[in-house]
Order: sequence, then structure tokens, then C-alpha cells
Amino acid sequence: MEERIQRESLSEQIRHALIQQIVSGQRQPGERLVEMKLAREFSTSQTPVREALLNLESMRMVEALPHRGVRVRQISEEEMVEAYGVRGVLEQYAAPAATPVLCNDLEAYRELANEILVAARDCDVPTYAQLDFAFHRAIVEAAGNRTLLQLWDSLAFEFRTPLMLQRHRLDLVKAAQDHFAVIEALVAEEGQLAGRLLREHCESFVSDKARSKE
Amino acid sequence: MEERIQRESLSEQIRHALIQQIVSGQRQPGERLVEMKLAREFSTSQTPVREALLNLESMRMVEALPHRGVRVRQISEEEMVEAYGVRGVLEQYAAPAATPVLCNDLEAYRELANEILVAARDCDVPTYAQLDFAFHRAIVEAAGNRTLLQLWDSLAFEFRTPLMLQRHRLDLVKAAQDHFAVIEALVAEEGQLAGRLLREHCESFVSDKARSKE
DNA sequence: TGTTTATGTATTATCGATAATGTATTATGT
DNA sequence: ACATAATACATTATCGATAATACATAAACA
Repeated sequence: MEERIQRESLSEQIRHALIQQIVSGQRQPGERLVEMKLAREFSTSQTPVREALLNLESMRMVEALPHRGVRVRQISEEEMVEAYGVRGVLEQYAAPAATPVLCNDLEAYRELANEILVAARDCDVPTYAQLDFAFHRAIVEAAGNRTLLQLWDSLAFEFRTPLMLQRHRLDLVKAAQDHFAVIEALVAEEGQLAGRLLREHCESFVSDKARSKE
Repeated sequence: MEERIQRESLSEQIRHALIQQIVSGQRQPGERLVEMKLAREFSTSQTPVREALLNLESMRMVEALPHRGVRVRQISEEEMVEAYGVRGVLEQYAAPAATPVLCNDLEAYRELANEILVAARDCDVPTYAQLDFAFHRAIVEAAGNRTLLQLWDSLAFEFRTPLMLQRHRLDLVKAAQDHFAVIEALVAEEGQLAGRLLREHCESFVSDKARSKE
């Protein structure tokens, strides 16, 4: 009967909108984010904008200097390498614990890997990034370690991967195929192997860039 | 000539004060943190308190439910195990990269390990926690991977360790001695070995608890 | 009596306004 | 002309007040 209930607070809505804008490239790195200006754009007061920005800062999507405002963070190539390196370690750690869990629903998981491959063949970068994110997150989630998951989430690959892919033209199909090898290892209940494959997969993601640069 | 410049904003001051209070046990897990009440205690308005709480939430020291306020988070034993597990993996990853850097200033580092041992013998838990924190953080910092360091920091061991030690009575002296083995590995430029030792050290921290429970 | 519907109350979420701060610009003295 | 001080401006940081929400309690109804 009543209007649709509003689940998200203003600051959350603004937060999501800003993430979207940054990920999509609509807000370029280095761009200033002035609180009142954003408030006018979103037709709110300064407060929820400020809260959204604080949150983006804690997830390091923006950087803030006291009394000098916030700007979209420039993510260096070096940091990308770091992030994917750490990611590899975390996923390697997750894999053995995740294996028995994922084995229960292997069909869906294999299907996901297929969809990734399709997106890769179509050069559909946004879809690829999104599905790849889901694939990897599923592993970390299946490990049943909430702290690990939280840490992995804090690396924010849902917005790093698109950035990565728009910076470097890497071989998506080749990367997509790695996922099948991981699944094979899961089938064989080879958690350690799956872990090693995942780590290599993550690291190749950034080291390939050297190859594609030439 | 003028008054001392105020480097910290109100929200930062409040943030630190709250962390201090929580770490010291002055605020027990589960305790509600009501914004206006805190504002009165700190003689400020609601706004900076709220910002401090948002920050504590993003570092998971407190948990917030929409429209229902914030309370000090109860950290389960399970989560402790998780956190120290992840910590082990991160430090193992850090060690090889950190080795050449730390070797430059090995004296200070050895001295730190000595101080830890002294604190352990004295059963001076706060000092032990603080120095142990410094020891481990130095390794992660020396690895020169800012992303890794940020992730490690987000696990907030400066407040987890004291909690851990007040929950379980573990053998501090034995734990303190582990550090010397790590240093030996560094001297020998054995980054891999140092990594393995660190990981085991972290994991023993939580598994020892079983022993001390009986 | 048990279940729903009002009302009250505590608290968060948001607002609009002000104070504090940093940067740019202009004025002042040498 | 050059350095330093004074002023203006843009923006963040903080305030006090209001709106929105969730929970508890009381009232109305079956």
C-alpha cells in the first residue's frame, strides 16, 4: 500500500553512486570531490555526503587531506601489483578450506566459469570483471573465514579489476581458461593445488601487463 | 606565541579515546555507544562522535545496526583464530621481501626482541603486547608493500593482542623466544624460513589456547 | 485472553547555519 | 622588485535543531 520502503540511507545511496561514478571512469583520478558541490548534485545536505566520503576513504578509493578536501585516488601500477600479489596469497590460503564446500555445488560453479569464458570471447569487459569477481569471491567465501573474506573484500576488486582491464589489454580468454584448471583441482579435492593455481592466476594478472605493454 | 596547535580533529580525538577505552576494557563488548551520550561526555556535538563511530565500524571495533545504534563488538574465539591465521599468511608473505631490509638494522631489531622477552618474564602484558605488535609490524612494513601493510593494520592487533592475552593465559616467555628464531633466519638471509617461523608463531598464538584451557 | 492498532519515547539520520582552516590575492614596507 | 603582512575567498569541521525510525507500552477490539 505504501511507497516502496527505503532500505538505503542517503549516505549509502551516495556512497554507491560515487563508487559507480569512479569505477565507470566518470570521475577521474585526482578529481576533487567537494562536499557541498556533491550535496547539491544529490540534493542533500553536506552531512550524508561527508559520511559517504569518509567511507570511501576508509576503503581507500579516495584520499583526504585535513581541511583540504577529498580527491579520487590515483592507483599506481605498483599498487596494482601489490594488491594482486596479496590477493593471490589470500586465495591460496582460502582454497584448501573452500574445496569441500564448493564441491557440493560444482555445477553452478562450472557454469560460472563458462560464462566468464563467453564474456572473455566477446571482449565484454564489464561482464568479465563482474563474473570473475564472483568466481573468486565464491572461493574466499566458501572458506568460511569471515575475517579473511572481509580482508579480501577490502581490496575492492570489483572496482580494481575494471580499472586494470581498461589500463592494460590483456588476454582475457587465456585468463578465463585458468578457472577451469582451478575447478579440476577442486573436483580432485586437491585444495593445495587449487590454491597454487589461484595464486599464479592472480599474479599473472599483473605480470602479463609487461607483455601487453610492448 | 600562540596556544599549541591542535593537530587532531575532534573526531580523531574521540576516535582515539574510544579505542583506548575499548582496548583497556573500560568499555565492555556489547555495551551500547549512544551518540549524544558520548557527545556529552566529550563535550562536543553529535557530529564528531558519529564520525568516530563510523570509523570504528569500518575497522570493525564496533558494530552498527541502522537506526539502532552502535555497540562494542564481541570478538568471538572463532574470529580470533581466523585473524591470527590470516596474520600468519600475511607475515609469511612479507618475510622474504622484508629480510634484506631488516638486515640493515639488525641490532635495533634484536634489542626489540630482548625487550619483549623481558616484558614476558615480568608478565607485563600491556608492554608485551605493544612491543610484540611493533616487532611484527616492522616485518610487514619492511616488505615495502603498502597494500599488504594496510591490510595487516586493518586486523588491528594493537587491540586484538591485549584482548587475546587477557582471555587466555598463555606462555609469554615461550612465545617471546620465537622471535629470536625469526631473527636468526633473517641473519642467514633465509626469508622463506623466517616466513614459515612467523606463520607458526602466529598460529601457535591461538592454538596454544587449547592447551591453556585445560 | 490474545491480537492488532495507537501513542510515547529514545535514538539515529539529516538538515541548515556557523566556526575554523587553508589558499589565493592584494596591500605594505624595504 | 621582493619579501612579508593583511584581506578575501573557498571549503572543511563542527554545531544545535529537526525529521525519521525502531522499540516499548498502552489502548482498542475480537
